[in-house]
Amino acid sequence: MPATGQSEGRPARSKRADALRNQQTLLTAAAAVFVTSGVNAPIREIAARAGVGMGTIYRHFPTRADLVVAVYRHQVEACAEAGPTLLANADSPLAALRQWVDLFIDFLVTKHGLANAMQSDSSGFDALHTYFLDRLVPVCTQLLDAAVNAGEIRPGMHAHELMRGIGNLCIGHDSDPRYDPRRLVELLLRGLQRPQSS
Amino acid sequence: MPATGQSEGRPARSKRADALRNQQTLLTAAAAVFVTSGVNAPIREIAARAGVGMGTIYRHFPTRADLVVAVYRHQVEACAEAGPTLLANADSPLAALRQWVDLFIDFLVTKHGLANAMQSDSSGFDALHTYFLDRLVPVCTQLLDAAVNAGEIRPGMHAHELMRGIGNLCIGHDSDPRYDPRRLVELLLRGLQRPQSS
DNA sequence: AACGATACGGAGCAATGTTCCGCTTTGTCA
DNA sequence: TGACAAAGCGGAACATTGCTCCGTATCGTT
Repeated sequence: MPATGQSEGRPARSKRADALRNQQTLLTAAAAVFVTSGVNAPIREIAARAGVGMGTIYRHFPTRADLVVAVYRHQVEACAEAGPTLLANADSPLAALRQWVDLFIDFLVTKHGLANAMQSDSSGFDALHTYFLDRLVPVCTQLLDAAVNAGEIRPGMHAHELMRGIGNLCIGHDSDPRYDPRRLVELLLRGLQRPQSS
Repeated sequence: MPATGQSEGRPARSKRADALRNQQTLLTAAAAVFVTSGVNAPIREIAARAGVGMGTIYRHFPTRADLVVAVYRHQVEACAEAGPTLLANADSPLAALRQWVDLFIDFLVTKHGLANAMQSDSSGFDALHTYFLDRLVPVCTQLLDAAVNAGEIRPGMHAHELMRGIGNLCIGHDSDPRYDPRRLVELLLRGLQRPQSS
């Protein structure tokens, strides 16, 4: 047996348009549901949110882990792409940074859930984590630099450090309903601001 | 309101004998089931194994986490107490160490499961983890020292290091049925052995 | 022995996971 | 364009599991 299947140059007749659409819809819907109900949200709920049947989900993502991983990658991508856009449209670099961090926090919910969904397959998880850093650190750096150059925040904070800090603040997100990571992150950012000239 | 309830010096009429018995039975049964089916084993299964009804489990341990934590402490205790006993009864210190490590691995299944069951409450988990180290490192050290003194293994290995290594080998235990941590740990121990005088 | 407190068991209900198959949509080819 | 096969969809139906509730059994005390 030479090589593995799937080769055979054949285009394999690319997927149908509706299937592709559904896949996107599902990723978005799942991401949203994960934020509100955690990564263990009932499949039914995700299906309802996406407006599709459960069978559809199972066809695209046979396993919950599959779905979570897919959402994860999707989110990393979205987060990465959002950076420049926010920077271009926001009132100020700091405002852009704030908005980006907000997206980032949503994303962390998935990320942390992923760690559980993948409990054990640590090698696979590490791979995703590397991808995550490679992709997002530059974006975050760019936002930070812009804010520094605009004189809005003090220099010296590294993106990696900031992201790590935010990530840690978001641990334990669903154990205590009174624990609100966003509030704490807000404090963090405020602490980063350069003292206003009164 | 002075202090919190529960005080009132009263013995509060200690638990009934059968309740105590059942609690022990449950801890043992749950530990066994955790090893074979993981910490997410159906409550029914544990109840059946223990020969009690599900209601009994829920009365003693309202939450799955409660049960896992209880088993965890129970296991730490058992592991700690087993050390000296094994040392006294085994053919050689190294044999004792082997047997102890075997118990330890069983225990790790619970421990790793616990980390998930407690996902989020990291402070509570840290407390248990400290307890775990405080209690077991001395025992492991004693076993190691004995084997070193008997000339069976080479010196220089710290208990903490060994336990950590074994712990890491046991990660990913249930992702791949072909992955057998015990086999790898066995290799580790073999590597620790002092080369036999041929 | 009698009685109140405590604990037990497991049927039953609700929530969720997963499968399966008839129906719909899509893409292709004449 | 019309027809047809393949691909995909939806959601009912079944399977599994969590959790509660209450009649019954057991225990400890008087």
